[in-house]
Amino acid sequence: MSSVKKQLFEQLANIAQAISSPQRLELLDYLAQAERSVEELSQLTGLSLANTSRHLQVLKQNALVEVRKDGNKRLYLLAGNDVVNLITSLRKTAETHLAQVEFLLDSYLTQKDKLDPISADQLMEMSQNGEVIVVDVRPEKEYRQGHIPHAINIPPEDLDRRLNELDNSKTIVAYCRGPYCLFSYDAVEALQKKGVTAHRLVDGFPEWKAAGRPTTEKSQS
Amino acid sequence: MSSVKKQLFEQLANIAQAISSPQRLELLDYLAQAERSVEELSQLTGLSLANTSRHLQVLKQNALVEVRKDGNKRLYLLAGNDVVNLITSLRKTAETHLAQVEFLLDSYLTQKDKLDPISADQLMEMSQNGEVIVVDVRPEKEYRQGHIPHAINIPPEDLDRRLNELDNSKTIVAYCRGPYCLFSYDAVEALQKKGVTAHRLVDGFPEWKAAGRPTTEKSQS
DNA sequence: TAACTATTCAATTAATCAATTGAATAGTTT
DNA sequence: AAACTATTCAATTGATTAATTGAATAGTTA
Repeated sequence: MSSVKKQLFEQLANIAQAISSPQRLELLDYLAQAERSVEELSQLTGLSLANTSRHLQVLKQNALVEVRKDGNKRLYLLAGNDVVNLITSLRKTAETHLAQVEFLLDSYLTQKDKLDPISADQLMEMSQNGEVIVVDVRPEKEYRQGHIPHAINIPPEDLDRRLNELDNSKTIVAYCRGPYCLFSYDAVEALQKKGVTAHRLVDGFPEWKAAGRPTTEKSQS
Repeated sequence: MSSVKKQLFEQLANIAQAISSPQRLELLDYLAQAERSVEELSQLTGLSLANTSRHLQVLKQNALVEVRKDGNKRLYLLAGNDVVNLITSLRKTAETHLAQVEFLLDSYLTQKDKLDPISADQLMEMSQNGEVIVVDVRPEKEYRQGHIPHAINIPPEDLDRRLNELDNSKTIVAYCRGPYCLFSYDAVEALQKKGVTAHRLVDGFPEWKAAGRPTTEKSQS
């Protein structure tokens, strides 16, 4: 193989190496929802500060994340939506071929995946018809940094209290961080128990955004 | 993070680890075109037989390739089109963010990328109008195992001799193994020098196929 | 059955990766 | 300027990966 082609494969291998660590995948998952500081990421993941910083350097050197300064804080963010697409491809390959993944998903989402999830295309159509209430069940910080237009934010810790506020005559669609996030499952299950027509969106917000669909940072009020 | 989610990330990380080696990426590139034996792959890549086998075990354990027996030969093949999509995502991320990749591509494809490449969608449309001749410039073995319907096979070693055979009144589109493959560049350049309207397809055959577009194994005659 | 072809496995060595600990750096606050 | 907050870096240790070499395994052929 030509020297140049070999070097191109080495570059691709470097990126794959950067995401070959479960810890770095988790960091990317959190950064897909919102930009965050090293300290915050350390707390979310349970990694030491030094180790969190080390992993972020690896991601930065391979151009998967960028960093901006805010006072003495460094805020990390994804380098682009293509990084979301890369992780999505990785997840789809794992789900398609690895029995262990299927097994884990079955134990993780017991009975839950049978909640009539709807696709992003379906939601786009329903939204245009005005027949749906969209609920973002991620933490408020993530909601504020970007969400589906007109979505209402009900963070996980407020689920029990605030689901009663919703207009029961409309169909409700809840979405979350991504396919492995349980918050939207919990919300839909609770709503269905109250007799409300509710569904969960298949994708998380990052996948919705990476597909070029409309997003906003405007508050709902 | 919950134990199950952590295990899911570990599984994704295992797949990323499997493609974090330039040698395994090269093996996957060859397997994207056609199923091949260990011996053939060893010759194509220059790796020792034992090392080739070792790398294939890693790919197989992470469900990126499958193997079938043909006499005493083991023929390896890609596990699915999603593997092609994964490598495509990897390549796009690298091309988008890594300056080194841009630099390598510039030196590798000097002046060549300015050959008015056309997209798969454009080719689909032109094919339906019957106004185009499609040329597959991969080796015959790869052509035989799958190609775009009606495509003519002109392997790299026959380019100089057989380009004269083509109907000069039609537009010619050449495609190859993928974006890093030079054969289609060479073909288009040679044809344009003869005054023929020729383009190269942006994607390689594996990307075309992975997108669900029509393919066949039928010979052209 | 022996010889051959094709491939995998095990042991070894060298290189690389991951986490910890302590030191160093940089911006902000008092 | 000192103290504080936030973050990165270097050295060290242990674990993992990659390639080679030789042995072992499996199917086919004579």
